[in-house]
Order: sequence, then C-alpha cells, then structure tokens
Amino acid sequence: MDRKALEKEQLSLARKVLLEDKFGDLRLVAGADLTFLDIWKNPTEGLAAFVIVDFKTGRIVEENIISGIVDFPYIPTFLAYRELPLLLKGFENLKNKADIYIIDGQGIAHPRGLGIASHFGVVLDVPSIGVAKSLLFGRYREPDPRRFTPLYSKHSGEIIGWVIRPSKGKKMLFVSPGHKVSVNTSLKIVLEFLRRKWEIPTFLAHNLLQRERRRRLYG
DNA sequence: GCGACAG
DNA sequence: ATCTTGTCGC
Ligand SMILES: [Mg+2]
Repeated sequence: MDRKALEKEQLSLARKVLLEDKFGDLRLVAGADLTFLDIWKNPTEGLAAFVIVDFKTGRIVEENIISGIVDFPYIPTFLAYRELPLLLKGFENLKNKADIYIIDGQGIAHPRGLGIASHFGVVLDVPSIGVAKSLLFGRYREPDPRRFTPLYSKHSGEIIGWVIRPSKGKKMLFVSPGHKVSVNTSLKIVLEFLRRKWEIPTFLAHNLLQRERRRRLYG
C-alpha cells in the first residue's frame, strides 16, 4: 500500500471521528505508549504498554505490557501505521476497559485529521485523546507557564486542540481530541491530571516501558 | 522549490 | 524513538 492509498484511508476514517462526549462518568482513564528494543533495526521488537488510572483516586488499576514485531517505518503523518498494530494487541490484552484512552501522539491535530489517537479511537470505537510532546500540525502562540493556548488548524483556522505549559522548565504538551470527546473536554481532562499533580497516563506508560526495556536489555 | 515533520 | 549523570540556572 503506497502513500496515496494510506492518505485516502486516513481521510476516510477521519470522516468517522466524532467530536462529542460519548461517555458517562469517567472512572478509568488509560494511557498508552510504545518503545522499541532496537531502533536501528527495521523489523524490530516493540513493546506496548497501557496504564489504567482510577480518575477519582489517582490509583493505578492496571499495568499491562505486550510485545510484537514492528516493521512499518516511522513516517511523519503515518505514525499509526507503525504503532497502532501493537496498541490494538495491547488493548485486547487488557483485563479492565477504560472509559477513555489517552495515546502518546496527536488526535485530530493532523494534516488529514487523523492522528494516531483518532485512528485508535475510530477503529476500536472508544473515546480517545491525543497528548503529544511536540507539534505536528497547526499554529499557536506559546503559552506562559501553567497556562494554555488554542491550537488552530492551518486549513480552517478552527481550534483543533490545545498547547499546555504544565510549569516553568517543563516541556509543552499538545493536546487534541481523538474520538468521541470534544475539543473542550479533552483539555479539561488533561488539566485535571495536572491540577491534581498526577502524572499524565501516557507518561506513566512511557516510564513503565523504560523500566521494562532496561530490564530486558541489561539486568 | 522550500520548509515542516507526532514517535 | 534511543544513547546518558551531573550540572547549570531560577
Ligand atoms: Mg511514544
């Protein structure tokens, strides 16, 4: 499948994205991320982790790691074709099902409106949010520490997400809705984690993976 | 044609 | 994404 075909598939799936809150009370919030044992090899073994947090207490309800072979290369705007397969495998392996899934990457803040978080949400038909550590698409004004600014589409000028500066010295967060959640609610949910000084679930998943990776490579 | 470019 | 501890600055 060439780039053009994948772009058409993304545009097709993007039409299914729903930017309205389609969930009841938020009890469990999941965070997901991936790591790779050898980033210099192309078919390489990847690890996907999901960490599920109780949104009322902040307690970790489940930590789940699965592994598998990843062969698709990283190409900007096509991240899902590299990371989604393992995320789907990890999702199926979960004991608990979360009310919303936060994925490391963009939601609708993508040239064709389908970042990995949206792709994940549409395919599984579950609410999702994208929290990225850098910009892929859109324009914004840098927020002051502990403030946030809107992220505008370079196509329509509409607000497609938010840029949050957790605190001075910390890197900015690029938040955008994935699926079945509104632009405003996606911001509220992430801000709530920050307000309560809880680690964002995607970072919990990332940290868990680093420990697991070092364990497999060294002692 | 040039610059931008999640992980 | 990963390689890496101490160190400089507020
Ligand atoms: Mg990641």
